[in-house]
Amino acid sequence: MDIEPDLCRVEDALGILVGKWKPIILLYLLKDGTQRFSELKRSVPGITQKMLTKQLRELEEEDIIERVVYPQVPPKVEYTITEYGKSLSPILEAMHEWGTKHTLHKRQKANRKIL
Amino acid sequence: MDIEPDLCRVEDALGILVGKWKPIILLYLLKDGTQRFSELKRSVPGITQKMLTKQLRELEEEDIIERVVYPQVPPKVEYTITEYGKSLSPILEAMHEWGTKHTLHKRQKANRKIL
DNA sequence: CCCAATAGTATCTTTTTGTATACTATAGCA
DNA sequence: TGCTATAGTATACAAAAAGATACTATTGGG
Repeated sequence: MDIEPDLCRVEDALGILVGKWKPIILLYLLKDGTQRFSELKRSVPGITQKMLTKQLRELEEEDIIERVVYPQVPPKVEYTITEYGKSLSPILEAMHEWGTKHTLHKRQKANRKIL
Repeated sequence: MDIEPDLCRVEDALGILVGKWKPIILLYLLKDGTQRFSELKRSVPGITQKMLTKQLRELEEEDIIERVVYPQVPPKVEYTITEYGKSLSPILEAMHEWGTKHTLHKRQKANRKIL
């Protein structure tokens, strides 16, 4: 490790992943490719329209995803992860891997308390 | 990428890094080793005692850092990153690297707007 | 006796996030 | 004519995170 804390850019990456639902949204876009608004909404159960809209707008703002509007009625809007956005996937994967281990770690800790 | 969104553990890792100051605190502990409370406070300018305490407690709770109290007056408390905590450093590094590129990306985008 | 130093707590306020619910426009269809 | 579908907005509210500020205990030193 040789990150100078003063010059640290971790927060810049963190800021993009933080926000309820953002990782899940990205994973669906990475896994299933282009998705409509309504498809995402169905994929992420419990999310409200407002939240989905907000998270998508923020990801779009950072060029992580692309939004394409089809001028038709009823409306059709598609979201696709950009090439740039795909560069986040090693981070997502590393976090997922670590998170999996951590879940185990916590479970073992909880068991030790019981015994 | 092959993370099943439903089984996603990204949030578990994310939750540990999220919290204002946490990445910086970790970087200082990784860089300078064991640190006293007051040293950390001096290292992280702008942080309040309450925030520093809170972040440290949360990191301790997850076994990322260890807290050692010396029973003396004035008090002395040392914080050290655990071996387990060190396993986060690849993630920190990946984020820092991505964040550095992203900062550049945003700068270039801003410049395009001006020209 | 009084002060500085350390590692905190305790309160209160502000800001940021997230939730719930209702509302909109309009083409196609029965 | 009224209903459905889609991708949102608008508004109000609740909860969580962060910030500002004041307070505490104790002891060695002057």
